[in-house]
Amino acid sequence: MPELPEVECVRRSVEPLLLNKRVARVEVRRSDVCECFAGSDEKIKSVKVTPARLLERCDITQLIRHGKQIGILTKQGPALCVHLGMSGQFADAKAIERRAKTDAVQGKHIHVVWRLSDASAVCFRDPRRFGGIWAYESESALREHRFASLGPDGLIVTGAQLQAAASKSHRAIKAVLLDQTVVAGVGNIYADEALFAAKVSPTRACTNITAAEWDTIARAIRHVLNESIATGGSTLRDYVNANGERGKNQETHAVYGRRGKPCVVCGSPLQHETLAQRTTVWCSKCQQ
DNA sequence: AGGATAGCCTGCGGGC
DNA sequence: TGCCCGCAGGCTATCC
Repeated sequence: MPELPEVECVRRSVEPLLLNKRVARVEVRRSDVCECFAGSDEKIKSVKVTPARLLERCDITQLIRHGKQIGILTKQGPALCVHLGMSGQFADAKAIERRAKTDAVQGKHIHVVWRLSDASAVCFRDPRRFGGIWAYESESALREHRFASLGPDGLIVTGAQLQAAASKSHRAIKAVLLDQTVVAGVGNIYADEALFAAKVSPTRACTNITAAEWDTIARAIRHVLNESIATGGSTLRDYVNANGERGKNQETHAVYGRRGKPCVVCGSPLQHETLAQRTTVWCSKCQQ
C-alpha cells in the first residue's frame, strides 16, 4: 500500500528510465484508469483519453512528487499525474515481466505502457484500480488540479502547520493524520508509526494536543517517512519499486501489523481498535 | 460546514 | 479440494 515513502522510492527508481527520454508510443489498454484534461488552471475540462494526451512524442524533463502523487513534466508542456492508489505499480516493463515468470498474476492488470525511444518501456499496473493517471496540458494545470488541495508534504511538514490546520478539530489525531488536506503522504502505516514515535495516543482529540506535541508529531512524521525511504519503503504484500525490488521498512515497524504483540519499548501487549475506518494499533502505556 | 460513512476493486488467507 | 467470507485501504461521493 504505497504511502509517501513507497511513492518516493518509485519516483527515484523510475527516474533513470524516463528522464531526458522521448515517449515514442503509448499503449492504453484500459482507458477508464486515465482521465485527460484540456485547458489550463481553473478552465480545465475533461476530454477523450488518447495516446497523444498521455505524453506520446513528448520529452520528459522532470519527475516530481507531492504526498502520494507523482508528476511527470515534459519539454513540450503536457504533464501527467500518476497515483498508485493501493495496489498500483509504475515500473520498468522488464521488471514486471521478470516477476510474471514466478507469479502468474503479475502479467495481468497492466493498463498503460509508455514505450520510449531507447526501446525501454515503463508500465502502469494496478489490480485494484484505486490508482489512476491524470493528464494535463501544463505543469501549472496539474499542480492546480491535483496538488493545490493537498497539505504540506510529509517530509517537510512542521508542527505549526499541523496545529494551524487541525488544532480546532474535534477529530481524533489519527483521523487527521490520514487527511491529505492536512498533511500529504501519510497513510495508515506511517500514521500509527509516527504516533508511536511521538508517544501520542491515536485516540486523542486534536483540541487537546499542545503546541509542543504538534512539534513532536511533525518531527515524528518526518522521521518515520525518511527512515522508510532509506530502507526502500514497506513491502507488506505487493509493493515493489520500479525495478521490482521489495522494501525492508516493514521489518522495523513498531506497531503497524503488530496488534496483541509486546510493545518494543515496554513489553505490554499492543492495543487495537478501528479508528477513522482503519485498523489502528498503539501502546496504551507508552502513548498518552 | 465539519465530520462520519459507504463504496469502489482484487487477491489472499482462514475456516469449514 | 473448494467455496465463502472478511480484510486490506486511498480517495470520492453522499449523507447527517
